Amino acid sequence: MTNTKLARLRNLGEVEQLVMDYIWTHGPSSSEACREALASSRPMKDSTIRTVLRRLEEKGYLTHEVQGRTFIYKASDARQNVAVRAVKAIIDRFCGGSAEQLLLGMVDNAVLDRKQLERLARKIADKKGGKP
Amino acid sequence: MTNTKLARLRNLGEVEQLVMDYIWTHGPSSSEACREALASSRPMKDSTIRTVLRRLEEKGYLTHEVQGRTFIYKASDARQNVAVRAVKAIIDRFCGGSAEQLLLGMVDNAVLDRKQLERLARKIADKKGGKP
DNA sequence: TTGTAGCGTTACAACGTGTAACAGATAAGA
DNA sequence: TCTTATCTGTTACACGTTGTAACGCTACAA
Repeated sequence: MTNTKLARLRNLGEVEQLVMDYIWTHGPSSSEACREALASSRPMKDSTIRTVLRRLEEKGYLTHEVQGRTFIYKASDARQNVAVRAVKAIIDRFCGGSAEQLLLGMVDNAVLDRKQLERLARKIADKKGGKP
Repeated sequence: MTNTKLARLRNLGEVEQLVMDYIWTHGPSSSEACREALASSRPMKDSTIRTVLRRLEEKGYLTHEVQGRTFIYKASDARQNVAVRAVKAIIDRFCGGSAEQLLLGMVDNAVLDRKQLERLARKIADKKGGKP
């Protein structure tokens, strides 16, 4: 069902996260594009960013295609899906697979605020009607 | 507001998770109690489990008090709160701090099912009334 | 033809995690 | 009191992950 690689996504390191954020935001990019974009906050040699990109691909976060002589890396999956899987992993580990307790905890901890909850409830209602 | 230590909780390793699960489930425990309980699935020398416990305390997951000569370790925070913080970290990292997108993603990915959503919606409604 | 842009390979240090030995202290029993 | 069984403190080490990078090879461009 779900990609085997993706099922075992490891956590991202700091730089890895930066790179993923860039690609998620800006779409398919070459290593040089990444390097230049991150240069101000995080200067890296070209071999460094390339190593990071290669490892992200090994981990299943990225794929690449060749354009001329250049590797263009793109995200294997949308940022949001990765987030959902990460949360799912937490649910499995901490909550025995059930999200309910966790969500109630989020409500209690004000991780979810009133407006969000209302909107979510509305979406839930839509879902209920839309996909019976 | 939130404990500084806890704010930077690292991920738990495999054994660390086992130990935390045991203590979360069984309450305050000595190293020997942990060792014996995990022995069948994960045999460890006593120095091993003690190292794990000490590190968990360093990480802020556990505290200990001395009973006689024995250290009794207990969880600093309930399992569920740790889960909520973990999810919050994901929200901050991937969703710019807003949980909404994530939750919608969870709905789309069937991480949340119909019944859970209904119950959650009801809880949300209660919350709305209870804490105006 | 020679420089250069871009990839492949290899390296290495710091850190995290699992695993454990050994030493020191102390309560309990002979 | 002397000995031993328990506990804790300290130190170590191997292996994987992550950040960082150098060097070298290939192919296109001037």
